[in-house]
Amino acid sequence: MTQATIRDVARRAAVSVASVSRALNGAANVHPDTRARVIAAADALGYVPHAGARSLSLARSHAIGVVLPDLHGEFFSEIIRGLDREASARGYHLLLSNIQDGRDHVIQALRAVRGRVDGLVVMAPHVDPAALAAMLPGSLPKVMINTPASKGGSTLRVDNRGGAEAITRHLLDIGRRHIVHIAGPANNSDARERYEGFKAALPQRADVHVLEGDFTEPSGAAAIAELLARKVPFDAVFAANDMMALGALQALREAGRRIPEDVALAGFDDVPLARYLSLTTIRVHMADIGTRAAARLIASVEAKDEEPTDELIVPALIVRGTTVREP
Amino acid sequence: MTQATIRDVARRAAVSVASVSRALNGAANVHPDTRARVIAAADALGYVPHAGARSLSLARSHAIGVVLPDLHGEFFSEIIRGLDREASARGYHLLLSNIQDGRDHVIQALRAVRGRVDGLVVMAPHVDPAALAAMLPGSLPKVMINTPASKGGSTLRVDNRGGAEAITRHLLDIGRRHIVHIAGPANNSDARERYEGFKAALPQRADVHVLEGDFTEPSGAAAIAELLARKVPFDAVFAANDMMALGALQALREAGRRIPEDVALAGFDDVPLARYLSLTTIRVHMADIGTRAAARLIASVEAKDEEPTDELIVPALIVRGTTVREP
DNA sequence: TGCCCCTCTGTAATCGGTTACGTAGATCCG
DNA sequence: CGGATCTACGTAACCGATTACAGAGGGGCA
Repeated sequence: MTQATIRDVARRAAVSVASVSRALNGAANVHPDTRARVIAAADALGYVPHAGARSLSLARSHAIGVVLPDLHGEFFSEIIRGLDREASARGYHLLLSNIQDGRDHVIQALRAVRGRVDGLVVMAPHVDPAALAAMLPGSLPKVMINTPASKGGSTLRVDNRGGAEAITRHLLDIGRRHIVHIAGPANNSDARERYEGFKAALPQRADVHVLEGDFTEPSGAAAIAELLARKVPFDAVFAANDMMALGALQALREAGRRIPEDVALAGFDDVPLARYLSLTTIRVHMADIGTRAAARLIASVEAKDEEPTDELIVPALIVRGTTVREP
Repeated sequence: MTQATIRDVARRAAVSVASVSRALNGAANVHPDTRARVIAAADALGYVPHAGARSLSLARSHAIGVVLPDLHGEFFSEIIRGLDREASARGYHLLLSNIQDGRDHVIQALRAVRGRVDGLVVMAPHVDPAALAAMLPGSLPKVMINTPASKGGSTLRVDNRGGAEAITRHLLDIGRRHIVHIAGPANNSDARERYEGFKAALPQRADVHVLEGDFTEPSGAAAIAELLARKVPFDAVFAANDMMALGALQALREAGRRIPEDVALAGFDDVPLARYLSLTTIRVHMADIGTRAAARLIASVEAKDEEPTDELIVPALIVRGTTVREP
């Protein structure tokens, strides 16, 4: 049995489709008896309005598109959680559209959601800003998270630079002088900003070692392996994200280095794992960012005149056992 | 500037909308020159087809609805990750619709997606099976994960009972005799099945203590606090999920119990955290379940004649440091 | 030349809703 | 009692695509 349509309901209630629509959507000009008949007919037929058709004629879908690089890592799950929390509280749904590397996928992802969503949350720190700006639809409200391109959309950015400076200063404060940085991919804007913050916090003539990882745990371990192989002396490691820090942590322990006595270790993000493993880090609180992004987006969807806003989120330094021996 | 429609493209290319549609969708009967003109016009106008309108006339949305209890915990993130991976590989999108407790929310969530998705993945271990069956749309293909109600849909179930038996036997094998179970909520079917497996593995006259938690970390800690307060003697704890096990782990350590010497501890799920904290558990591999669910659903969306299938996934026992001292 | 067939294109119906507009009937008022 | 006003409802256009059907034009063949 196929789903009943509004016309089926109209026929059964012996009224026009207009009256059904009015009755079911609570319009004022409907006689109580008519409304009752319509509701009875709808119930009897198990009528559920076709959301797709509805959004076509209303030009509103009550859905927001979420375009993320991929869904790996706790990082993105947290954003989605935050987005979903706010969206569903406000009666919106989330349409996920993840993108692999490569510009084509971004285009595909963006094309696929047109006419299905009322707005877009985009996070693509690894995509060239100019290219991204060119392919974003101009007509939809959007919120960009940690993504340089703005062009008429609101932005939400984490102060990566400031966070990296803070954590680097912390390492200096506890007396470390040979600090190694495990950076993220060079084409990732978060990675670049964190690297800049790191450099900015160091004294002029500090001796600096920087290795490039790819934000995954194994690449953190690999970086440590390389340092050890090259016999680079170091007493602190600042990894550009927590997952690489965790990889480094494992590798250091296996190499017999004591944490934090021999080597102090810090990450970035404060993924849920970090607390359990007592990792010093910068708390980014992605769920909160997701919540704010959704709130911001829905606000501009519902009030067309809203000005785009730019919000800079200053993350907090969380000192734990990998830099300071805990009580 | 509002988005161009197919009519705008048709006007600019001086052809009919039918030709535009044919040209852009690669139909056979289009003259090469016409196709070229249409593509040029579409590019010039930045035309992107309206997916909503498209799915209305095609009666296919290339989206699958995901109805989950809520998005808390790593557990659900993992499922979504798996779903998304498979779905996007096959050209589908995910529409998230999370549900709070209460039947009304389930109804709302299900109504909201009608006409927007080609199929449904439902996971609602806490909803009364009969009620759920009654409100599920009969017309859509669906896959239920760990959810009793079937009624024409495929199911994917984790062998909770078998897993719980295996882990309980493991605790017995390492010589523990005073095993405490921290159960999940009684209205949750996963929780009930795990509890049954636990009971089934125990010898007839074992002395059993069972406390009820709510699958959250604090409730695991609270359970331990209660046991200690009541001075119940125990040498092993089996928590119905990993998060409660982690809460228990913290509480036990704070109480000065050595793990695993004084108390062996086991969880269920193998969330990513478990490996880091060396928690013995049952690997459920939710991402894999998500992948299979999506694959199964898409198969039945694309071939209407598919028979529903029922798959039972047997999870593996993962022995780690909280039950057996590691090398 | 006449007829058929094939290729290409356009017209208009359709998907399932919403809603502007028009109208029938009741009520009110001078 | 006639006209204005209001309430309740139906007709049909519309949202933006797809596609069945029909028709125009050209080529091949008897």
